Amino acid sequence: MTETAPRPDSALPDRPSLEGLENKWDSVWSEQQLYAFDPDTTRDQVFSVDTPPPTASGALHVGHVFGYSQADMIVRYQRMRGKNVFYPLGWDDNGLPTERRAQNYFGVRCDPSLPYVEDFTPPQEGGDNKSSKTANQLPISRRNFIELCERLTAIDEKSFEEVFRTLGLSVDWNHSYQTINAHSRATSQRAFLENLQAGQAYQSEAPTMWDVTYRTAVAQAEQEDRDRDGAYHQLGFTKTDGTGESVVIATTRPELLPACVALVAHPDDERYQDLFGSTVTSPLFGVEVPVMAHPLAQPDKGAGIAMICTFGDANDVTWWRELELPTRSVIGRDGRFLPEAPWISTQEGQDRYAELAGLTVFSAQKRVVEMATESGDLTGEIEKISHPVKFYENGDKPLEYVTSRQWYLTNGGRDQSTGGLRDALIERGRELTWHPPYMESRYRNWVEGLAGDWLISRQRFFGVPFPIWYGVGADGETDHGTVLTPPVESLPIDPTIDVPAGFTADQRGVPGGFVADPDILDTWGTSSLTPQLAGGWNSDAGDDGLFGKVYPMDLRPQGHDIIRTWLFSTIVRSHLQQDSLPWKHASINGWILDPDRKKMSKSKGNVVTPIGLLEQHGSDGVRYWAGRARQGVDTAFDEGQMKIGRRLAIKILNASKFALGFGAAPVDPAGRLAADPAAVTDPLDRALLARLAQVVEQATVAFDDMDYARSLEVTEPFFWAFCDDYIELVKERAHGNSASGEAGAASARAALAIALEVQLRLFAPVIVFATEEVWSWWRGGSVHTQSWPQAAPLQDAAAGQDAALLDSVAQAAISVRRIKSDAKVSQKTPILRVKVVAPQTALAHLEAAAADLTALGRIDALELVSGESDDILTEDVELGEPPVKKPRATD
RNA sequence: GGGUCGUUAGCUCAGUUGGUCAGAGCGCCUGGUUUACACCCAGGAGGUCCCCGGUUCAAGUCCGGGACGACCCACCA
Repeated sequence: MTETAPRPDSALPDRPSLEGLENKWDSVWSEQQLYAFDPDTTRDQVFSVDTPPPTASGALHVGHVFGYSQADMIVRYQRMRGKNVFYPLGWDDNGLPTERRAQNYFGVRCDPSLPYVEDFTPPQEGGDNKSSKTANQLPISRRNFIELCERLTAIDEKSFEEVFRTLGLSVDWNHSYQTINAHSRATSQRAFLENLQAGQAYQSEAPTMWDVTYRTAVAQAEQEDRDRDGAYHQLGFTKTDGTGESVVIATTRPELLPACVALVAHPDDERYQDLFGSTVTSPLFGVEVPVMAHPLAQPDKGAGIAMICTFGDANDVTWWRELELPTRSVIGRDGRFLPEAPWISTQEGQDRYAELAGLTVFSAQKRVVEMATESGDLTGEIEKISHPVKFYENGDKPLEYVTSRQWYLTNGGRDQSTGGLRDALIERGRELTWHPPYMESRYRNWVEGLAGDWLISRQRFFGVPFPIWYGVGADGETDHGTVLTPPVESLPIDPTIDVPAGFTADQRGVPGGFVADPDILDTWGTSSLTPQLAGGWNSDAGDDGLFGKVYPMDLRPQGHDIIRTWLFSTIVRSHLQQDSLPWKHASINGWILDPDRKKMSKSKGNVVTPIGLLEQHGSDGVRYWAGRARQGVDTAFDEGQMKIGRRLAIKILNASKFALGFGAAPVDPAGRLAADPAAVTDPLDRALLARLAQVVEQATVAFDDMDYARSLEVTEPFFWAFCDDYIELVKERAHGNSASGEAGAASARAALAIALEVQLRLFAPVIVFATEEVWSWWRGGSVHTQSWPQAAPLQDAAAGQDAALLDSVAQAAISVRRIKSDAKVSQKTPILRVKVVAPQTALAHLEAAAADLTALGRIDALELVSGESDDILTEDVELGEPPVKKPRATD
C-alpha cells in the first residue's frame, strides 16, 4: 500500500462525534467484505475460531456482548498479525428453547399424531406472554410445528445479527450456520452413524433420569440440584422369622414403598448382622423382600438401614444393579403411578395399590402416609428436612427414574480403566491451552466425576432425528437388535418419513417390516460438532477443502459455565471423530455479576439488554468495559466503565483531529511509519517514540498470550499522557512558534503523526469504530486490515534517546502547574521567573526540553539547578498577572 | 465433603521472576470559560495490601494455618 501524507485540515471534521459510527462502518465493512475468509490459503496462514453459536430464541444477554467482544479483540489482533481469519458465527436454533418460544409466539403445540396441513396459518404471531398454558395452544403436526420453529428462528437470528454487527464483531457472516439446517442435520447424523459403526454409540434399556413434564430422558450435564422440603418417614417392616418384630427404616420417599425390592445396611453394621440373609414383609403391601448388605449403605444416615426401591435415587440404581434385584416400576413416563403392580400378592395390598394408580408422585405420597398412619405402620415423628433434589435445568418437577431404551455415546464415564477413554479425555484437557490456565481443573473435575456414558436420545420433536429404523419381527414386535441405517449420501433423513433400503412405505409398522426410531438427538449431540459444522467436515473435507484449512480450530472462546457441557462434549466428539482436539486454545470468559455480586440471569429479573447499552455508551464504550476485564474473571456490570470507554473513544477522535491539524508531516520514504522518522530530531519527540516502542513491545507480548486486557492496560495510560503532557508540550513548537523554527516543527509533526498512527493500531482491536473513523481522515484502507505495529522502526526513529526524558519533563510540568493550582489562578497565567530544582540525571532531560517546558508553563525566565532530592521542585517563583477574564455573558 | 478462584484506597480493579509495588480510573475536595475535547483541563486528599505464623538482608508477592466471599462437583435412604 502506498503511503499518503495527511490531508489538509479541511478533511478533518469540526466536531467529531461517536454518533452513527456503528452503522456507518458496519455498512462499509460489510460492503467491502473486510472480514471475509480467503479460501485460497494454507492451514498455517489461518487463524480459525469456533464460537459457541448463541441460542437465538429469546433475549440477548449482556453476557453475550461481554464474552463475544473479548473474543473479537483476540481475533482482530490475529488479523492484524497477518492471519487469514476464519471467524464464523452460527445459531443454535436446535432444541427445547426454540420449541418453547415457538409455542408461545404462535400459540401452538406439537402433536405428532396429527396430519400435516398445507399453508397453515398459526392462531397468533408475536405472542410472548404466559400463553404457554397447554390448553390455550392449538395442537398441530410435527412438520407444521417444525416449519414454525424455522420461521421464528429466521426472525430471531436477523435481530441478533444486527446487535452483533452494531457491536462491531469482525465475524464473517458468509460462513454463518444453523444447528438445525439440512447441512447440520446431515453432519450430526453422519457423525452418529460413524459412532455407531465404531461401537461408540450403543442402545441400552436402563433406568435413566426422566423429566415427567417434558417426558424425555435427561443427561447428567443437564441436571441440577435444587433444595426442596422433604421429610423422613419411619416405616416398620415385619420380620418373617415368626417373631413379628419390626425393622424400622427411614425414607423421604414413602410413596415408593410398593416399589421396594429389598432392605440394605452396611455389612459391618452390628445392629443388622442377624437380619442379613433373612426376609421381611413390607408394610401396607405385604411384599416379602430380602435384607442385604452393601458397603454403600451408611450406618449414620436415617436409621442406618434403607429400603431399596426401583427407583428413588442413584443409590437405588447401584444397589439394584450390583445386588441383582428385580425391577418393580411404579412411576410412569407421565409422572403418575402405573395402573398395576402385579408383584403385590395380597388382596389388601392390591386394594391399597389401586388407590395409588393414576396419582401423581405428590398425591401418592400423601395417600401412602395416610394409609400408613391408619394402619400404624408409620412410627415416630415425621422429621422435616430440606435436601437437594435433582431437576432438569429447564424443568420444574423433580426428575424421576424411569426404565427406558435409550441411546448412549461413550464419554469416558464408564471406561475408567487406566489408559481408557476417560484418561484419554483428561489428557486432551492437558493438551489444550487454557486462558486462564486454572480453568483446566474445572474440566478435569467434571470428567473425573462422570457417572456414566452420555445419554444422547431425547423424546422431543424439534431436533435432529436418529437416522435409524428397527426391524419388526413376524410377531409384530419391534426388534431393537436389528438396526437399519441409511447410506451417508442420503443424509439428512427423517426416519418417520423416509424408508430404509429394501423396504417400501407400506411396510412401516407391519410384521416383517420396519419402524422408525422416534427420538431426536440431544441438542448437544449436534452443537458439540460446531468445529465440524462450521468447518465443512461433511461437505468439504479433503486436504484442499475448507475443513483441512481450518481444523483443528485455533480458538474456542466461551464462558466457564459451559465447560462441563459444551466444551467437554465438543472434545469428546472430536476425539472420537477426528482423534484430535477440536481447538488449540480455549479462552474462558467470566460471568457478569450485578452490583450485588450475584450472577445476572433471566430468572432473577436483573438482566440488562445490550442494545440500549450500545446506544447509550456507544459500542466502543461497551467494548472497552469488556476489554478491561481479564479472562475468566467474573465482572461487575459497571456502566461507569462504559462511560470511561466512551470518553476514551471521544478523546481519540478529538486528540487525532488536533494532532493532525498542525499541518502536513514529512512523508516516510521507506513507508514503514506514518511520517519520515529522519525528521524526528528533537530529544522530547524521540523520547516519546522510545516510550511508545516499549508500549508496543508490552502490548504485543500480552496479545500473543491472548491477554487483550493487559494490552489495553499499557496502551491507555500512554495515550492519556500523550494527550495531556506531550501534545501540550509541543503545541507551540508544532505551530512553528519556537526558536527551533521549521526543523523543530517538522520534528513535532512527524512524531505526532507516527505516534498517533501507531496508537490507532494499538487501540484498533478494542476501540473499533473511533479508530476506523480517524483512520479514514488521513490514511488509506481500513485500520483493521493494517499490520500490528512493530517496536523496531520506533526504536530506530528514537535514535537512542532515553525514554525517561519523558518522565522528567512530565514531572517538571506537574510542579510548574502546581504553582498555579496552589495560587488558584488560571494555567494561562505567565510565570515571570522560576527556579526548577532537579536531580542530576533529570536535569539533563529538562535542559534538552527547556523550550517546550517554558512554552507549556508560559515561563519568561527558567533557571534549572541541580538538587539533592529525587523529586523535581520549584523555587523562587514570581507569577505574572493572570490573563484578563472575559466578562460572563450573564450576571 | 472434594476442587477452583478471590480478599489491595469509599467503589471497580492493576500490581510479571520476592528488591521505587503502595498504583490506575471512578467518586470526593480545591481550582481553571485553556480555539482539540466542559463528553474538558490542572492540582490534591485517601490504604494495618483479610488475619496469624514461617522462610529471607528484604514479603501484596514465597510457604503453612485460619477467616470471609464466589463458583463447580459430590451427598440426597
